Amino acid sequence: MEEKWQQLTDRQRGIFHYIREFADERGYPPSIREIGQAIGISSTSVVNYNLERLEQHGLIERDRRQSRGLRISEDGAELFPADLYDLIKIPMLGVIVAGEPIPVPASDFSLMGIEETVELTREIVGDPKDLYALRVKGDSMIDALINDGDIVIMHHSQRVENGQMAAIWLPDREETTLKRIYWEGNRVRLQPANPTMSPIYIDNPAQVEVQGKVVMVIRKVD
Amino acid sequence: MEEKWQQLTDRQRGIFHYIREFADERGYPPSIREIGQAIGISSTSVVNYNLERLEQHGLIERDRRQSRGLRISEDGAELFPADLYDLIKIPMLGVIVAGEPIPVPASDFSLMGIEETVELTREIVGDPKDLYALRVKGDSMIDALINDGDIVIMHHSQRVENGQMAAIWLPDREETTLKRIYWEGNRVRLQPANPTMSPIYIDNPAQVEVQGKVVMVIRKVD
DNA sequence: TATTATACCGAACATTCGTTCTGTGTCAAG
DNA sequence: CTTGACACAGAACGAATGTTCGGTATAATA
Repeated sequence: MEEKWQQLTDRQRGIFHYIREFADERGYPPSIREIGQAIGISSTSVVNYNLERLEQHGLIERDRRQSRGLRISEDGAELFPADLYDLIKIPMLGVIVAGEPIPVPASDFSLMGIEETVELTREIVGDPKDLYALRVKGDSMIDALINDGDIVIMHHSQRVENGQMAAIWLPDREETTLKRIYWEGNRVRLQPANPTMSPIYIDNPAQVEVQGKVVMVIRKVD
Repeated sequence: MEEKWQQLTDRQRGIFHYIREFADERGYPPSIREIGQAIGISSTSVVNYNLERLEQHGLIERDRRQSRGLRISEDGAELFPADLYDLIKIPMLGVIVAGEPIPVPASDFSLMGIEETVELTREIVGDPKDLYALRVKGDSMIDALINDGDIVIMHHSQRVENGQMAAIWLPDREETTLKRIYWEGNRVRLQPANPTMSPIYIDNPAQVEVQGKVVMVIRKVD
């Protein structure tokens, strides 16, 4: 999808963005002349020409001979989903098991090639940047109040502030845990979310690998 | 909001629905003549007249002198949110505490007068009918893997199938719990979600009041 | 060099579209 | 009975809109 975007001229990109913003604000698409005036094109035929290009690339769809017979296609909408809707697609990158390291998200994070996603609203997710989802497998994280089958929304960040819940890989134990982490001088305290359980103390901070921050836990019952 | 809907004529309701469906399908609003043809009105002025009524009631907004200068207003969109978007508004009806009964959802369930809502996608919520949300207060439900501050999505249903997780009010203990419920002959087994914990047995089924079915648990961390 | 594809301009044209105006019929209030 | 508000019909008008056509400039290609 992104290759298509690269092939466009600046004008075509501008027109595409203008259509999106116009339709978002006003509830209906712009006319050819409105596009021309906004982009700075005097001739309606040139706008029409570029709209045909956008249509050929599959970014928009047109109903000819209908005024404002224009819409952003599904492909076009997915190019910048956060702008248009309040819906965030979070890629489901795999499962999280106690005995295995957490799959590291790809750096470019382009949603390409990922079949499964979790859609949440921006309202409850907040900033959607660098988020990914993992499905919990096994009962080993009950001390974090997380059960088999739960979905954990993670934020891919190396630094975790004191007291935040993080996914932690302990190399010497070969174990992944979800715990609140506290840096206490030269030792690390890993506090279970369950207040009735006791913390773990790691004396060598090098033995703690933070894999990401836990942002949300979702459990579907039945 | 609903009163306004009652005040409309059948034609105006039909026009409103037609605009919604047309815009949803085609990506742009219908023209006056298209509306007329669909509803069965020969005169454009009559369509225009009814559009003015819809505008006066705040269900649509218009940009005069612009072709297809029409949009469903926010009020209008909220009248049938499930049709248009994949977004479900779930009313937050209150808090759930161990020592108090669960607030009973209003029977008409019209979202009116409820300030706070949780918005989720239909994808993860499924059928949005009779759903409501409660905020968990206190640590008393840790045995259900539910923590202070979690949000529980409930389904308002009297009957709960065997093995489903439900919110249960125990009159003799004056206590609310979230447990999987099993009807075993003439006694009831309440099984904590935490598999390491033991079930509770209630010998008198009349001592069990099912308040609703737990559909989902959401935990926002930090 | 000639050719082709791409991107663009300006103007003319036909259609679509919203508006306006003159009426008609109904029904409840005065 | 008259009046006025409401819902509607048909026709005409002008503005908004999409389409088409002839023409220009540039760059890559044969």
